[in-house]
This record gives sequence, structure tokens and C-alpha cells, in this order.
Amino acid sequence: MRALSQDFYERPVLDVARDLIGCTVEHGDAAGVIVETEAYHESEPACHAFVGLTPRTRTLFGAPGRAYVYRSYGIHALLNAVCEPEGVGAAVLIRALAPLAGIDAMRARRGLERGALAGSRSAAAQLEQLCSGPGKLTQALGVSLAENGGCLSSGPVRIGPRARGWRDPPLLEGTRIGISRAVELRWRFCVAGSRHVSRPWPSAAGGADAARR
DNA sequence: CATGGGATTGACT
DNA sequence: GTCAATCCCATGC
Repeated sequence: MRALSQDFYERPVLDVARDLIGCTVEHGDAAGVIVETEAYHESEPACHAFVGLTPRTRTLFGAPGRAYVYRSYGIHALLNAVCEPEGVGAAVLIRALAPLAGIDAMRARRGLERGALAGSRSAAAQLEQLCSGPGKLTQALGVSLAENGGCLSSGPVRIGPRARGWRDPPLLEGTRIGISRAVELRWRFCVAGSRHVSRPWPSAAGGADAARR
């Protein structure tokens, strides 16, 4: 897979968040198509970079096109792509994928081979929920905190351009999930109608749910 | 040095 | 719907 170059990321973070929809993320044998993103920028308080340059935010303020991986709720590793010129703290959170490759390995890492999670769901539902959240997709891909600061062009985590069939995905936008500040900003993007996105699922028809937000 | 709060998920009522 | 798990790190004393 040819990867996106640094100048793709060295742009306004909202543009990158939109343009990453439909792009491909791969780590080892596993890969998926990005179907949901959120933008974060140092100018608003939901962004970790809002507090300024600290050991935690060093990657965020660093060169664009690197991975910013941090631990959330003590449990999950969340994957971001650092954006904007070096010195500006901004990143796109990858929130959901449509699985493409390495699905058996992803299922194993997610613990879906057995137990309650596996048993009661259809195969289609399992595939839809394999990477339908920012913590789920890092677990499925095997991405850990060790990947923080890594280059997204040269790996180990790499992001490539939109593949055939994902050239012009229909986008929905809404407010970001799971934050307590700057909740009004509509900086969340996803593929309209995709069942691989995290909850709440935006209405595919652009109905009440999409209009409300 | 102690404390508190998450860019979440899965299990349970 | 509620809630615990679990840890990094920013903040304040």
C-alpha cells in the first residue's frame, strides 16, 4: 500500500478529518477503511493540546503525519493522526473502521472467538462491531502506546489513500462523542449509512437524528 | 507527593 | 438505563 505523505496532514485539521474518511489504516496483517473521525485542535478545550506543551502532548505539537496514541480510561489505546504544521497541537481521532484484512487476527485480539460476545451475534453483526469504536479498532489492529510518535507514512501503523469504491464517500457530520467541553462543535465525521461506525449511529437517511445534531 | 478526571467498553439491572 | 475496570498525567498542596 502506498501511504499518504506528510503534506496530507500538514493542513487544517477539519480538512484532514473529512479527507481521512475512506482511507485505509493498516498495522501488520490487519487493515480497515476509516469510516468515522473526529477533529481536535489546541484552540478548543476538548483537545489535550489545550493545556499547552507537556510530556503528554509532545507528540500532538510535533511533526504532522505521526501517530498520537494515548491511554483512555486507563484501559484503551486511542489512535490519532497528528495534523497542521509542527508547533500546532491538532489531531484527528480515528473512531471506527470497516474491516478489510486480517479479520481472523482482529477477531482473536478482540476476544470474539468465544464467549458471550461471539455466541449471540450474527456473523454480519460481529464484523460491524469488530472496529466500531476508537478503543475497539486499536485492540483489533494490535496498536498500543508503543506506536505513539510513529510515522504514519512509513509504519508500523500506516495510512493509505482512498481505495476504489471509497473515492467520494457520502459524509455526515455531528458533534463529538464522549467529551465534556466544546461539545457544540460539529467536528465528527462519518460515512452516511455505514453500519461500522460507533454509536450512536447517525441516520443513513439524514433523518431526525442527523438533523438534530 | 496525593488526588482526580477522562476522546471507552462490556456486563449487568 | 447504570456502573466498574484501570492508568497516565495534569494539577495542586
